[in-house]
Amino acid sequence: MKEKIGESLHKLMHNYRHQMREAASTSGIAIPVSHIRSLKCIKNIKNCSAKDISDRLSLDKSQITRVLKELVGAGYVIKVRCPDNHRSQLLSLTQIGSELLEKLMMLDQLAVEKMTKYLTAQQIEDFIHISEIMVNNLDQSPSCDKQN
Amino acid sequence: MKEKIGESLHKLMHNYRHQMREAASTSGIAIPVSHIRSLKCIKNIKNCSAKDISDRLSLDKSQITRVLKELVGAGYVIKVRCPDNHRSQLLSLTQIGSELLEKLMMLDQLAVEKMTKYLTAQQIEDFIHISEIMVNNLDQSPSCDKQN
DNA sequence: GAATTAAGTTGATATTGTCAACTGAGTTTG
DNA sequence: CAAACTCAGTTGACAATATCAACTTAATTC
Repeated sequence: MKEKIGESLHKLMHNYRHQMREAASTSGIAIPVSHIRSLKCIKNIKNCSAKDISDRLSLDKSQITRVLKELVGAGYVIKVRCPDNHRSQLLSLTQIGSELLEKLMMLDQLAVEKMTKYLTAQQIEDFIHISEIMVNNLDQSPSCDKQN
Repeated sequence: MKEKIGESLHKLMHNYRHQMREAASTSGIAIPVSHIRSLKCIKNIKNCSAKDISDRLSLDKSQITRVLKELVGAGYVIKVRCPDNHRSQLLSLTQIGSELLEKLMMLDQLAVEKMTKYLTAQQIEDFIHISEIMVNNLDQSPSCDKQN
């Protein structure tokens, strides 16, 4: 049984991403998933920096730099120098960035609704809980590479 | 609660793939995950063709073509024309292909063991079951694009 | 003030995913 | 039978995601 878990995850992930992409594009929005995830971070994290996004999403710093460059270029996000720490920079959504994210989050919600059809609230909660346990299990890497 | 599901999945997937890649590379094996998944298909599907892999993994045909080209080039897989249908071609593992897959599956098992630490058999089973329900929920695409 | 650390940037490259056009072999059908 | 069609696979092009290393600049530590 256990050995099916890998393939189940791959397939689920593939379908979920596909659903998101499709929902966005049929709504006339063309934006990669990583951009959406970054926007959410900026909304949810107080005084969000690039580092915060990279930590939260476990993505490479360089990837975030590039995502942000596009989001700033498209006018969805602005960077301001952090007054108390000039090494980092504060990110915030612009008006149109907020509006975009609002729409995207509605689409995400629809995708999740569709995905969780036939499932009870309890099952969903359990599923997320187990996911988090597994994430933690894998996070404790034997080599100490948690400090970047 | 529900809205956390997307991020949970992304993170879990990211960590799982990372674990696999790392395990393989520390064992001196350098091979992409998609190659491993394809090898498993060839082992598990009787008279496996490229199309079968593409269906099983929900991956694009072209991606499979390229994966197979590398696997054949590396001597892990051989293609033979299907005797009763010259449109398709049968795939099978070579000796070294089987040996490689054997090692990889052991590593995968270790990754799964690590990932499922602290979880009961029941929890794992539930998790997989719920994954499959979600995959199916998303599979029934509104537009009829299931026939390729 | 030199060495170190932290945040971010840039360049290079690998892997994964998607789409469209194409070939070549089989099937259908008028 | 021959044209039209279907199916499996291939190729090209490109977008998106991931990884790594070298680098800049600002802050901290010693």
